[in-house]
Amino acid sequence: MAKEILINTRVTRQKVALRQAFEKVGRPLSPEEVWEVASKQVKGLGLATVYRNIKSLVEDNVIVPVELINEAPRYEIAGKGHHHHFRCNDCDKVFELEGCIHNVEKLVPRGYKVQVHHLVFYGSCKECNS
Amino acid sequence: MAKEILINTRVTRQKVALRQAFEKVGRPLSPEEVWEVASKQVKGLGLATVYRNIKSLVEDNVIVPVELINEAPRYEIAGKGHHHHFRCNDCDKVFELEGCIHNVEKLVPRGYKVQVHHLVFYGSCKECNS
DNA sequence: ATCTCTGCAAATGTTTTGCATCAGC
DNA sequence: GCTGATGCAAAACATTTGCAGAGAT
Repeated sequence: MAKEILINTRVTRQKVALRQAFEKVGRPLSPEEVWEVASKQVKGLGLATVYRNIKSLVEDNVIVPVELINEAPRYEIAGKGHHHHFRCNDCDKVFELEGCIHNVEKLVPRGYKVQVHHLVFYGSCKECNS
Repeated sequence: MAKEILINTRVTRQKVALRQAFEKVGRPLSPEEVWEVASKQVKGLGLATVYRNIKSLVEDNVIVPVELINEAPRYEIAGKGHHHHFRCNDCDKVFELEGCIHNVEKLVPRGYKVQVHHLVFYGSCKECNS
């Protein structure tokens, strides 16, 4: 059953500031990182509020968690279409890759229902490599 | 001698039990999960010991961390060859998938040197799905 | 006997929650 | 004015660390 009930949500300064922080910086940010950025706009912004709004923004699909291993969680603005990432082990930058592979889901046995998949490459980027 | 500094390590019941737990269960386990399994063999096993030994087993390349997004880490026995994972969003268990796709690396632009890649599927497993 | 490893408890770091108050609608 | 959202502090978790004593060699 999909939820049909409309839940009232309010547009608050802090939520706006957080969204803008993600948009402005343009790279995946940890909760504490957005907090620092958004705090410049909203004085006295509470960390708890950041966590609450991150959760809410993820549910609303405004931001998405980034698929990095064994690192503090990071989020980025959603709506960029299906894509994956390349992470440089030398300079620690994360790059977006376009497109995806056909038939990836063939790896999954019968009976398992796939909702999403994530693919990350780790290695050396163009600059660090040369 | 390759090793200049010889570090004494002892074969303890708890370390053996932990390794056997990973081998026996055969799917990625969180620290708490291994702890539950290994505790049956070693009564009174401390969680701190589990963490310490996980770290040591990772260094010895006996187990490897599994690539999950923004979650508590899980580990599995190393040396199984290249494979990927399926994570059930209902029961939170992680399963191993066999094989990989050809040409995955075609997604990566020229100039980038790939060392490894990780692919995870999220969805509903056979049991939760039926 | 030596010295590492263990279990416990306390410490740390991160995320969540309870509650009185503030502020969007 | 309702009532959801906020800020603060405390709570809840997950992981690490200090220490005295147990156990592997």
